[in-house]
Amino acid sequence: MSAERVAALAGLVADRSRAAMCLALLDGRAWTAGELARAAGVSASTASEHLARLVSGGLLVERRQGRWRYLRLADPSVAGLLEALLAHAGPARPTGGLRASVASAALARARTCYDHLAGALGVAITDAMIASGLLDSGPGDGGPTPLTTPLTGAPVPPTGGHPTSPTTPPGALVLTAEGHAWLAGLGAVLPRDRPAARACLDWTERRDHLAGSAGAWLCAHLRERDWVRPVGSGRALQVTRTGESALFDLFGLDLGVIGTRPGDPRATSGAAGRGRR
DNA sequence: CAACAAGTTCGTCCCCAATT
DNA sequence: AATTGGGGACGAACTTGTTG
Repeated sequence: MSAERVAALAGLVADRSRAAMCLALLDGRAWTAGELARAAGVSASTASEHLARLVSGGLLVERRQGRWRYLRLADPSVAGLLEALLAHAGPARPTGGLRASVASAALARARTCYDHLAGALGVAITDAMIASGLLDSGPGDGGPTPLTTPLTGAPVPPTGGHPTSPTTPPGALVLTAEGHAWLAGLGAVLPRDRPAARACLDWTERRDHLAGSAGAWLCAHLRERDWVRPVGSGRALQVTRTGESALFDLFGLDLGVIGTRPGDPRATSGAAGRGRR
């Protein structure tokens, strides 16, 4: 019975401690049980019980190494599920003062979502790739609609002006032949056992960003080249100076306007799709 | 081999919602 | 209002692995 499976799955993340552990694992790294216990603010014994349920429920996988038990998200689709839940949960209200507010803003600008890029940067790169014909979004939009922003109730504008294909379903992302060639030209070798492109709903931008093996490769590529760097120990990323010019050359991204909200006058000066070729 | 650290199991308590 | 049951939390005791 699929309803029972959905209820069981939802029940797994319908607990504050288990949700905190899953969100911590969104950085794509493997965490020990003790680290996850501290992240969730519970004792080791409590964490052990929660983690056993998450593993048996298929959300997490574990690997024992010596006396350590390493846990990570079972696969990228779990990360997508969590990001989608975050998107529907609405923006967090920072309660920790200025420091928490700054951290929240950094997370919204650029971050990792499991193994790919997210936040305003991830969405801007996705938009640029669609505008350049490297990605094909479905007819009309790049994500589930209609969505509204919890802050204003205003509908989220669709990913406008993108070339669309009648063969690509709404809300899907497909790497075009040109996209495959472009990535190969950058040295990418994408694995065959995973979709090259997949749409992942961004919880801060309320729009899709690129996941799948192409998204993972791009994220790794940017990090290898030191175009983006982790900020602190969390998921937030910072674009380096060389990264700024590289992203402009690759995607035509002007980082001065990334992270602005739709409707913000600063967002109208062309954040995507200008200078790639 | 003892001391230590990480993780698990078990018993117990607490809270909350449903039932009587 | 009292009872019951489920779920989550914790501490103590234990197991397993590492280190000196």
